[in-house]
Amino acid sequence: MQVKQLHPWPGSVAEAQALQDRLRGQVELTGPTDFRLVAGLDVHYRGDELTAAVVVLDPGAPEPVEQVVVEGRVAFPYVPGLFAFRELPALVEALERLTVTPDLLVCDGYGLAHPRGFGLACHLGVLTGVPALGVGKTPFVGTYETPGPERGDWSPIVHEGAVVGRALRTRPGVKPVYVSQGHRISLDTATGQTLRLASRYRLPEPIRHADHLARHPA
DNA sequence: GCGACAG
DNA sequence: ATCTTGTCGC
Repeated sequence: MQVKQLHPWPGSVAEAQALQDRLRGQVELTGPTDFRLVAGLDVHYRGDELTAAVVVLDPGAPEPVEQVVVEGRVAFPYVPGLFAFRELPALVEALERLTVTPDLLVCDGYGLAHPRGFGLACHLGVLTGVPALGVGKTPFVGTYETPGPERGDWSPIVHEGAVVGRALRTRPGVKPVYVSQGHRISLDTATGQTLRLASRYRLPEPIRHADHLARHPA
């Protein structure tokens, strides 16, 4: 698929933050409500080396539509809030190698629920123009009440007075996941898709597939 | 000022 | 993220 050219690479924390502040203005918080091809993205680390995996699913179909694995190196030190810069080059390359264009990107991490409102899911969404959402496994920014115990129960994540995401229970009695908008998607739709894609396990199927592929490359 | 902080 | 065993439960 076509991906916008990767911007000049930031050489410092300040440059990376400035880039996020600039790109944040391009995020759109509304978009389609139905999606056919859904891509899951994840990265596996081994020291400074990494493996990025993208798996495209057609929910309901027994087999993935397409899978891509890219080997690379960590592209930025780990700084909370700048996490995206570590794996962006490898993920972008993997997306470029796809022969199909997904209708939705399901990212492992956060989107709007981020210190500057521009997490990995926003970044990938803006670079591709494709609707994107982020699913985090642990809390990051903001405060929230523990959601009810049933699948589908959720509570808003509030950061600096604004709702930036939701703590969502995808499995009864299992700790929630943290959903936020990436690009071209509403919070209701992001929540609905996360729930739809995580019917059997806590995490959405596309992310589970990508995680497995990144750990055990074919 | 100090601690906490997606993966 | 990663270093790491067994164990409880569906």
